[in-house]
Amino acid sequence: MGGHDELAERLRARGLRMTNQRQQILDAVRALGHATPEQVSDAVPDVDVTTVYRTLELFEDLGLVRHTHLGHGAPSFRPADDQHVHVICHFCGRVVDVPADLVDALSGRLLAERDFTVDRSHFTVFGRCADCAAAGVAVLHASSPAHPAAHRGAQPEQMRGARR
Amino acid sequence: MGGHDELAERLRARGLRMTNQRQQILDAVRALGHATPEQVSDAVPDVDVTTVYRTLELFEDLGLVRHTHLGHGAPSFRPADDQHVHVICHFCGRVVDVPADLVDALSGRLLAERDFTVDRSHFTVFGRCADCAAAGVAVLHASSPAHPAAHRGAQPEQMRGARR
DNA sequence: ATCGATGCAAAGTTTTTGCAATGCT
DNA sequence: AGCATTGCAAAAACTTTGCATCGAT
Repeated sequence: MGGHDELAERLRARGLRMTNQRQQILDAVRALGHATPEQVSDAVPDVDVTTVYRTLELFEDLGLVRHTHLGHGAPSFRPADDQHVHVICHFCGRVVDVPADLVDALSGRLLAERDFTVDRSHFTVFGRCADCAAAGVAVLHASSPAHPAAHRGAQPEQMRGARR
Repeated sequence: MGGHDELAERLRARGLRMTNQRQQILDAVRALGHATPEQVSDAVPDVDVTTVYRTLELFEDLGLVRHTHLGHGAPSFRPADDQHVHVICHFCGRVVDVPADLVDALSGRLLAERDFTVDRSHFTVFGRCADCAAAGVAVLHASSPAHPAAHRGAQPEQMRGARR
């Protein structure tokens, strides 16, 4: 997939420099598949968080990584060549990767009807996975929410302060 | 659409209270269609931001509003009965509402193939609109990005500090 | 009179910016 | 040596929490 020093090449082509930190960050994103800046930072303890932010942004400019919003607010970065669509369960937070051609039909319709070109690499679908459905988690569109607070505990979107 | 004091009802059913602020915030979300906490707050100057955050969360519990992530980090809230799918242009930031049945095909496939129930109300599609395509904004998957910095200026995802 | 809701102030998180020191090329 | 890159510190932006006061029921 990604060449050894494809990174070095792309950087030099722009008059930029190859560094240890950059290699580590790119490796981390590739190893993690998709990760928030914080997760990347955790994976690369020797590199300052600031550098992680700056580098992820740079990589996006270089076309090496792309980011998506996987619920909550934290953007999630992943290798640009990852041709998956993310399918996320609101309830258990599981992220499933589905082949990108899943969106081709929808993509075609939007292009035909609205002249809109869908960016497949920035695509996320939310919903409820089989397990959570089986577990009988509250239905999303309940007209009279039974245990609105109940399912909140399992909602990854709400896990803001649950880090350290 | 939404009944006059449907709000009061839902609140009382939970032992909660009807207030002026709550009515204003709900009205604002409905008027705006979709808005970030900040935008809601701007629309309701007499109400403290804290109350806006707390109330939006409450409304989501009550099933009155839903939120989605429209790029960047700020969540966007909108009436729960809004049956639209958001289609967003990365380049100009325009948000187009498309009938929710757009996702039915995709939704059906995920259900059949993965046993996954898509939440249509929490659905966002990113890409490039006709205008930006015509304007010749850099292509997303360019292998050798020509003006990577150029399109950044127009990218709403990057407009973090451009508020006041 | 209760007990929930609000506003204000303060703290917590996440992300950005400035600048001197460091290290590719 | 020259200039991009890094780390550290500080600032900025966004969201949450604590608490006394206010207000709906």
